[in-house]
Amino acid sequence: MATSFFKKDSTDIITQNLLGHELTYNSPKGIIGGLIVEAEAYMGIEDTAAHSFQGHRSSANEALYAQAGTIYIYSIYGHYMLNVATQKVNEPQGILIRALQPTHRIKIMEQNRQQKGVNLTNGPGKLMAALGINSLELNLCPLQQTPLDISNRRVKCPQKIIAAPRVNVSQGNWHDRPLRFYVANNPYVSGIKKRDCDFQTNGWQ
DNA sequence: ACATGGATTAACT
DNA sequence: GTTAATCCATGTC
Repeated sequence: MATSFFKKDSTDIITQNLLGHELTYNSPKGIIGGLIVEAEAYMGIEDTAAHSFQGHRSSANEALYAQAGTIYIYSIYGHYMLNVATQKVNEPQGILIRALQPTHRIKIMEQNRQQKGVNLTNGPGKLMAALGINSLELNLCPLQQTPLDISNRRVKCPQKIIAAPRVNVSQGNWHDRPLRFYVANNPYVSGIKKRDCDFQTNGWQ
């Protein structure tokens, strides 16, 4: 993806615009990936939920301070989380990619994760496991220099985008800001109820 | 964050 | 009444 996709807009707008783009990973087993159906914006030093809150900076979150399009991966409880920096150098904002609707070589992802159906990629740790990424190797790398890529344009357009508070952000002034965005009625959105899913359209136009 | 198992509630024939 | 969906508590790096 071209870095021009980022920077021109605020990170929350970029996050909404990212829904429907296709994330691909040129893995040793083949090209795998899917449509981005859920993501969260982290708005930088003002954002009480951001790793860069109040300018916090360490070797672990250095990627947030890098150029737009830089990959930021961190691990928690043995799971890996995929983020992308969205602004200019020293403007530490980013997007957490939370869920994919698989489109490429689904069987490979099923093997990587030992799961099937919506469970394959309906969470930030699950999608990384499905892709077979289980290290920090790509942290700090610009997207375009890695086997990971995001399509320049939307492959599909959401019928409707829902904005909601971020997952597991319960404290701080920003705890209830609507910075989690997802494709309404898409079955691969984390925590979505079956009764709210549209299995005909998956929420796309 | 995720997987699992058990309890509770909803849906269906 | 049976089956499915949802909710809740626990253990895990």
